[in-house]
Amino acid sequence: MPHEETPDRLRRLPSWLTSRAQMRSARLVNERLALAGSDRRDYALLSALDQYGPTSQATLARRCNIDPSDAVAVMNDLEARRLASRRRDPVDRRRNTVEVTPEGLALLDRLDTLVTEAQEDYLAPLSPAERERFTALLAKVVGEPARPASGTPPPT
Amino acid sequence: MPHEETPDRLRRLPSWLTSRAQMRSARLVNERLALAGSDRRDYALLSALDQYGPTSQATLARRCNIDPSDAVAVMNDLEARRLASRRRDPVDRRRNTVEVTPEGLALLDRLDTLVTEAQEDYLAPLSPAERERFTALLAKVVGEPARPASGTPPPT
DNA sequence: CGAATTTCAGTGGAACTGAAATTT
DNA sequence: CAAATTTCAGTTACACTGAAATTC
Repeated sequence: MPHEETPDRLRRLPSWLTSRAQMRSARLVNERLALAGSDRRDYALLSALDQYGPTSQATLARRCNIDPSDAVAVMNDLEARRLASRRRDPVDRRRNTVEVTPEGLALLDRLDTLVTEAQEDYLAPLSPAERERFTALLAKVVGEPARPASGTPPPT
Repeated sequence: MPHEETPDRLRRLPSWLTSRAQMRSARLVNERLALAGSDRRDYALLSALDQYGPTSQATLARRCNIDPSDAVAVMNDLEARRLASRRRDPVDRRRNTVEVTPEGLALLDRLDTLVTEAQEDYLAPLSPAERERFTALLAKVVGEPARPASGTPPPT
């Protein structure tokens, strides 16, 4: 018997299942990203830098839902690995303007592949249609607009 | 602007969304359970004890997906609060037979209510039909059989 | 013997808190 | 002055590892 029976109370409890799902997906993603010496926060920060260009560290953290205090350490690491650079913003000298380097972009490409593979593993139990549906429902639960909003912002 | 824009790479990434969902649900559940001086692991253990009756600590931990080492501390706490009792199993003296007390059952009732309320909050963005679908998909992703297995009885 | 159980001691990633220094 | 930014120091919740002692 490989598995013990999960109590009924937990087996159908959304928050419990979400927690299990998170452990599973985090493990799969981390394992993959570790192959490139990176982790989920590296990926998030590089993604934001790639998409939006040079940004202050605080906005960067806000976009990636990382605590600004934690962003410091992640950025220290990215900078030490020459994947991003920081310089004082001359117009507002409280800010660090953060920029991704070519090496950072190259790594991001690699991480994209690894992350995609991890999603495959993660969603393996689901059919393609179910994956779509699952992702959409997750987005709705966490309040991410499912479709890129072009016109009107989603109602609060 | 209340929110910063999430990078596209993350906005539709199942593992990312799952992580966000988990943080949200864990926060909601913990806040509620804290009102009764408890947490998610207390709830899990009490649930298992209620459903399956006296069990060894190891099986208990396995059922709740808690590390056996961690179960020690949780059980110490439950026992100190008179919510469960431990005694050496006479037939296999390696084992602790764990049993829930009447106080434990009473608390479990209370926690049921709190947990249910937290699920309401958690799933508030979804319609009833979507909640069903979401829960079913989560269960499938983490490999929990959606329907209760009728065939083999649970081992001790 | 090997394997399971309980326990303890410690590690590690990650979210978070509080506060200081700087600048706007 | 109030607010924002960066940084550091510390805490907490939680999964996990390693190892010891006991027992089967």
